[in-house]
Amino acid sequence: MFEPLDHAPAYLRLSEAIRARILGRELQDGEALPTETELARQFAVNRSTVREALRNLQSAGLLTRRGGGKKLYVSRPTVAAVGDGLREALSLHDACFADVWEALLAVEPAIAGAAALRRKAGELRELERIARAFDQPRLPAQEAVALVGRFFRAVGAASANPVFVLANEPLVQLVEPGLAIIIDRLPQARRRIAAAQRALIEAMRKRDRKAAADWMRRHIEDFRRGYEQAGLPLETVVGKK
Amino acid sequence: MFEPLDHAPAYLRLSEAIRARILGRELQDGEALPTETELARQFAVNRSTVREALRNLQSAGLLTRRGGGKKLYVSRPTVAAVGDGLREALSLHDACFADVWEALLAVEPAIAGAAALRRKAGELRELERIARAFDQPRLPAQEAVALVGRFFRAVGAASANPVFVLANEPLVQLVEPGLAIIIDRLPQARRRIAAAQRALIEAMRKRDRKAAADWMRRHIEDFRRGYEQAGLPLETVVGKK
DNA sequence: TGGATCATAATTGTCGGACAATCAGACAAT
DNA sequence: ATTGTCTGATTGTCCGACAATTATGATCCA
Repeated sequence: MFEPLDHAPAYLRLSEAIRARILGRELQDGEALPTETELARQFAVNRSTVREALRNLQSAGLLTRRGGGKKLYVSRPTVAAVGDGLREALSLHDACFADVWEALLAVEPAIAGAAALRRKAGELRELERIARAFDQPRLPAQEAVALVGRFFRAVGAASANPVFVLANEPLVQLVEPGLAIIIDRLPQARRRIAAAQRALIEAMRKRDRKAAADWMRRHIEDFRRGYEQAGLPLETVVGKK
Repeated sequence: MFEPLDHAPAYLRLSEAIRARILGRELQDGEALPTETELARQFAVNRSTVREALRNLQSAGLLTRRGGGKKLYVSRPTVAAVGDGLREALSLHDACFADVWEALLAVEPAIAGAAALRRKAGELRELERIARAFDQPRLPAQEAVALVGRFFRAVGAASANPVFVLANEPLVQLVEPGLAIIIDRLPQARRRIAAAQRALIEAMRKRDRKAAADWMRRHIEDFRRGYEQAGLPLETVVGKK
């Protein structure tokens, strides 16, 4: 019958006010925020209250500090930060490897297809560099995993679609630990990954959307087989640290 | 020779400490946090510092207050909260309708397919309820849009995959404003949506993965056509408020 | 003029204490 | 069983303070 009254504390209303200005582009990316004292004056609240509001926006990635400086700058949330948050959320929601894999299978071929259509010459070269680095003999497992991650991220970047880039990040993050185990335990894993990377690069060179998507699908399916062959259960909850 | 000292401010180290305990499941979902004064005592910092740390975790959705109460409880980030953050991030990264649509086309058919395989009887009935409500004559546009959103979310829930549920949310959020305009301007829009919903429900009833995915793909493609026919540019940056 | 150096002012991080509002729980009254 | 009242605990907000660090502007040197 009645709605609850608006009891939002000042620090929340304050952070919402600033958030709205950022989202409304009134505060541009890169712009410096006034000092805490000045904000306290303008909003007519105490500096402690301002600081609580700022912490709020800071953890959302809307405000950042630049290299040791004092000033806060308006910023867009970085892909890595958003990815971290998503990874946390998925982990707490008990997403298991099978869940992540199902999403990978849906998303990555589409990303690869889009990248094949829109990749620029430099992005293709970057992929080739990563693939070459991966194909070195006696590469430590840890570096190999990192390179696979970089490869996926580079494909994401080449898709030129911010939605794909952002969706890509947590999936890659979540998959890396499992990948590390696979690369350790399965001798043929590296060869297969290298082959998939070569095929993907070739498809993207020819701007062949379908081939890129197909190879990526095979790559992802391969990954699942590797996961099973390495003796890892598909129900492993991901993202635990 | 020497590593830089850890100069992270206390409120950050504090929130990281609590965050780690939550992610490590030492603090269980639903558990109540000690009072601010008690935290200040345990960590040997001032209460103001504690409060800044708490704001940090609160905005990440790892701590929430329960209906007007004072105590903070450990919680997993809600789907809606994560979706909000993603929507903000995408908006600030200038994601346009075409970008979102491309992601929808990749993800939604997969979600529908998974839902067809795993949906429970109750979830199917929920979908039928939503579809029936949508198919009413003279339904206000706003409610119609909300029902479409509910339909997509219900399909996501039926997929029983937390990754899909989380990925679904921001996409639905971002698409709703455009949908509102389409439903307003195109007389045939409602009929086509209703038909797609019926077909999807039928496919899910028969647990026909392929049919569900196909119908969803057509549904999404239809949506893009509607967007263009309604005279909206595909380059519209989404999520602005 | 341009650049390096340095003193000074401004700003952040943290602290301590204070107080009103209000929430939870116990208890009494209807 | 609901309503009213009391008490203590807790949060939201304020004030003032100070050390450490950074930004700013003046000064000096080439």
